[in-house]
Amino acid sequence: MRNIEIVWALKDIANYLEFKGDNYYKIQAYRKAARVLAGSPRAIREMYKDGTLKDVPGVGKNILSKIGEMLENGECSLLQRLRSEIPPGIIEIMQVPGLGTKKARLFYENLNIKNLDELEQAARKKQIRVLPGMGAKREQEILRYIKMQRKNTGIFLLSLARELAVEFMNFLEAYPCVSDVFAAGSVRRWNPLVKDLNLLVSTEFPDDLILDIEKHPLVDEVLYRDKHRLKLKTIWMIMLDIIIIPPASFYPALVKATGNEGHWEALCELAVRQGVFLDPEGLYDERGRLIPITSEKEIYRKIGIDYIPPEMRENRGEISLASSGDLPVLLDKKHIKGDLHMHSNWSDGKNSLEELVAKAQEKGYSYVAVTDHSQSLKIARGMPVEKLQKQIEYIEYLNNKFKELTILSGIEVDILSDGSLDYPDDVLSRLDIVVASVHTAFKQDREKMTARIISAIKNPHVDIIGHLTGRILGYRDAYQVDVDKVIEAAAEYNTALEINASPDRMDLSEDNAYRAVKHGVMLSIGTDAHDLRRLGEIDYGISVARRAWLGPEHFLNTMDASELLNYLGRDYD
DNA sequence: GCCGTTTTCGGCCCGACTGTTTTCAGTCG
Repeated sequence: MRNIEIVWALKDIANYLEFKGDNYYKIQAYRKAARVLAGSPRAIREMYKDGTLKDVPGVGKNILSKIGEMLENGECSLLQRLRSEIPPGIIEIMQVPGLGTKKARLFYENLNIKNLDELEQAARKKQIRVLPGMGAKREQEILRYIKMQRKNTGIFLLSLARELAVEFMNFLEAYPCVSDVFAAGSVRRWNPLVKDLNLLVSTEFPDDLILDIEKHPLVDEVLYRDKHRLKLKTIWMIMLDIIIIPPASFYPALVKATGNEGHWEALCELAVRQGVFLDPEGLYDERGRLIPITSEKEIYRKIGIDYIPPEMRENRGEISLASSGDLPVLLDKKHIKGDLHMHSNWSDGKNSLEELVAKAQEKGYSYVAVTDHSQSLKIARGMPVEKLQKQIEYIEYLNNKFKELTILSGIEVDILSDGSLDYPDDVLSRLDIVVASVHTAFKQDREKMTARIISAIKNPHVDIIGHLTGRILGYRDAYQVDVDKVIEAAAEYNTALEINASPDRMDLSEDNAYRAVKHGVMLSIGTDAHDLRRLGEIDYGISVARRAWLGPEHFLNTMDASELLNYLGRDYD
């Protein structure tokens, strides 16, 4: 079993126990273990084997033995029992925003509602509003959410698809007969949400390989099979399409499978104008002879244009730019000098400042901004002023100790519902960098929310607005906010907007990021990481920038520490 | 169920907001 499956199982146990009305702290213990393990950079299986799993905070004797059971038998008897006692659809009902255990039980006991379908029917028949504590408004909210869920059926977060891709790529690359494997399609273009995963495998010997792939433990069902293609349903519910390509036609096939349809068609037309012919099997000269191709770059060059990075292959004008040699230089990992949004165990993060710094150094950063939560966000252990002051002093101490990397004293300060900030100005002025974000009162109307955020933008101590729209992909829509007005204000007051790199946020969206830059707004990328593993999610933030055609000049993170502090109006010593 | 300037069981947990009420339970970040 992989980390993610163990984490899912622990969360499931917590959900079922919650529905049963079990002890609150027991439930929290399962949730905490799941959260900690989700952030683990190491394989749980390995830690179990070498005996270090018991040292993970939140993993005690009991949970350790449950995990052991899962690793050894592939399942956990407690979870199996819970699943047999409680209809699994109940858990989905508990996930509906505004509903929880109590409401799910209310529906189950009064109307025998066991899943979202039954809940939807009851809501349509106006049977929900008459239950105690419920009303017409709640009923509408339920229907709205179920509609959104239906729209998102079969759509997955890019991060999950990429994790699946890594599993199968590692598996396939271990075969000596396989010369290349690529994840293509929307996954390679870094679409934030994807429908399926296409893997292209280059090999001359597909037969045994196909039989072996079918036996992979993540495969749930074979939907289609022929000599060159395998369509699979995985146990993660993501559809996996494996296409076997002979090495000679691998790169044309990869180009075809990576770009969207419009991009491919435009390339084919362009090829004809250049006197060559492009199809998925190869590139041919005017006399129909196959031109040997050894890379994607070569294909683009042979049809007379510059190489187009996968993130741009959406047929949004990239081909004409590539024809005239005007493709922008895109932001790249190598440009990123630091991460500007992360949480430590001073608030709700899992790791100490020292651990974060060590990881950041490993990633080659020259600085990081530590931006823990501010005082009013109690659940996230938001820091009272005195604690913040201590953190500032401790960071100063660390900066003196570790000269190789600069730690910026930062904060993710709450924008309170009236637009004021969660610390007074004299406190904010002590910090190197201030990220201001909305974490409460999401349901304010558009006007109020917009004014609220703009008033934060106007505060001279605020450097960056964090996760501007609050969206959680596939779960929560953006709150009502006039993004254009916010962008205007950000430009006027020289406040940067964040691309929050968390794969379930990707907020700013690529469209908003593009618009902001066009209005002269600077951007930052922050992972919002709460543990070491998630520091790696900077890649998702970079992908938003690249899909928005943005280069290093638009980002705070590409400045070095002194340049950045100067830009932010802070002294550097 | 986990944890402990630990050894045995008590503490862990937070307050604003919402939609429902007409004083509050349930949900959420």
